[in-house]
Parts: sequence; C-alpha cells; structure tokens
Amino acid sequence: MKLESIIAELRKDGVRITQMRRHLLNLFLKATTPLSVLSINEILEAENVHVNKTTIYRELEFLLERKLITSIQFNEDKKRYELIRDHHHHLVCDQCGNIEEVKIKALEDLFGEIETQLRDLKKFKLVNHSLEFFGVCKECEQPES
Amino acid sequence: MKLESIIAELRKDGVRITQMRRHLLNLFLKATTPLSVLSINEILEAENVHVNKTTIYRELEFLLERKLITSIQFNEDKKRYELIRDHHHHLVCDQCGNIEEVKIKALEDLFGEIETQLRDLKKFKLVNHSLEFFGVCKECEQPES
DNA sequence: TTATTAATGCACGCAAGTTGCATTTGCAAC
DNA sequence: GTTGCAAATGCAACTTGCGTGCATTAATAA
Repeated sequence: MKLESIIAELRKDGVRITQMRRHLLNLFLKATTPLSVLSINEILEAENVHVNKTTIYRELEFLLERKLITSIQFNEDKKRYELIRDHHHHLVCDQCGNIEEVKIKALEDLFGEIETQLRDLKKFKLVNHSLEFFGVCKECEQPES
Repeated sequence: MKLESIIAELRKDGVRITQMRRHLLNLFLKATTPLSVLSINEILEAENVHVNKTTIYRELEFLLERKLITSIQFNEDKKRYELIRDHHHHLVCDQCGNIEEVKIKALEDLFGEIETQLRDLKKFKLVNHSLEFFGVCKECEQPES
C-alpha cells in the first residue's frame, strides 16, 4: 500500500488532501508499532511539523471512519492506532513496553470456526475481536545476550 | 468461591475487613458482568452505601494486587473489573453495550501451544493475553422475537 | 478501653480526549 | 490567477477517568 494510491482513492471521493493528512498517512505507513496521539505529535515535532492535538484527534477519527486505521488499547491509559493491513496480533512487553507484531496462522483458522459457533449457539454476530499477548520480551528476559 | 472464605483468607494475612471491603467483595461476587468504577458507585448508592471514588480506586488497586480481581478494557474510555474465577472471554455488543461471558474450549487448548511457540520462536515469555469479541448481540439483531 | 495504623474522605491535580467557534486553506469554477 | 465556499485547523475551555497528599476515622490487637 503506497501513499499516493491512498491519496488518489481519497481524492476520488472528494476528500481534501491537506498537509496534515499527508503527513499523518506518511507517518502511519512508516510506523512499525501502533502510535498514540502523543507519539504522533512527538514524531511530527521532530520533523518540525507543528499541529494541534485536536487536529490529530479529528484526523484519527476521519481515518477510523474510512477504515484506513484501527484503534487498539493495551494496558495503558490511552489508545493507539495503526494502519489496517493484514490481520495480526501484538506481543506487548510488560516491562519495557515494546510492541511486536505476530501472525499466528492456527488462530486465524480457528476464528473462522468460532464465528460460526457464536452465531449458531449464542446468536451473536461476530464483527471483530481483539487479541493481544502480554509478557516479557527477549531483551528484558536475557539482557545483552 | 464464597464471601466468608475470601474474608477468612484476607484476615489470615492481617488484612482489615472494613465495611467497604465487604461491600465491594459482595458486589463482585454477585456481578454478572465486569464493573466500572461508575457502575460500582451506582450500585452502592442504590443500596444506600455512600463511598468516595478514591476509596473505590484504592480498593480496586488492593484487590488487583491480591489477584482477586482483574481489569479489562473494551472499546471504552474506562476500565472494568471482575473477579478472577475460571478463564473466559466476553461477547461485547457494539450497539447496546451488553456483555456476555463465553468459554471456548478449543481456544484454551490452542493457547497452550501458542505459549510454547512464542517462547521457542520469539523468545517471548507469555504471561497472559486479552481476547474479547465484538459484534451484535441476539437482542439487537432480532428485537422482540 | 485504648493504642496503633490501615483505611477513608476531601480537595486538588493531571492527562486523554472533546466541543464551540473563529480563522485558514484546499480546491473547483470562473 | 482570482474568487467563493466548504472542509480543515487552531485555540481555549471543558469533561472525564484516575491519582496524590494530608488530615480524620475506624478496625483490630493488646
């Protein structure tokens, strides 16, 4: 997924491509972990781009509505956001806070079955799920090895 | 798990059994869904028990430390808490907010394998995970049927 | 009954997130 | 390029979930 193709898609729907929107999309495309509003602001400041937090919140809301990003909550007091690409989960280190992506194929298969089970047994229409793993990462477990 | 056995255990460790502590434990034992601080306060007020929110927060902190309760965050701006009993997940209705417990045996088995996989492949020591299901509940899907 | 100290209430504070409104800016029509 | 208009932005103030310091109250042991 490239920046210009996303922008072209937005333009097609009559969406204005502001400097901030371009900056934010770019930032998400480069990001390797889910971003909080604070971290977004910090990254932009480092690039000498100044933006009001309200603008960030409103832009995130826009991207959420367009289903370009998704929000996640770990054991924190704030939300994080990441581009919607392929389905994955996260390994969150309780000690250093590091976040790593994982894909677990066995789970993907099982969730298909679970969706059917929930529909049949509970009459619950599954739309999505959240699954995150918490523990101790490699670095914290075996420092400098 | 009964109230008096929990209390006996606490007393054994020299913990004071205050009226609030008793009230809160009782409330959690009766609860059928995870409770927020606000909902705890409302339930207590309805029973004509007045308590400061700070006390609730501190009591929850205490119960968390003692591993009597656990905290969960759905797509909300606040945390919820529930007694630690048997392992289960939740069906959360995006429309009415209703929360139902589910146990999915196939998942429990799989998580054992995943723990091993994460340890071997990622050197990640899995401590716990969060898994919640979001969608539309029976009532919202087929009203009055 | 009294002493000790954990538990509580109160006032205040902080950070995440929201809202109303005036100003600016992207973009299309000319 | 200029103009007009709606969308986007900045700003200030606000709401809410949650935490802290400190004086007061209450649970338990002696």
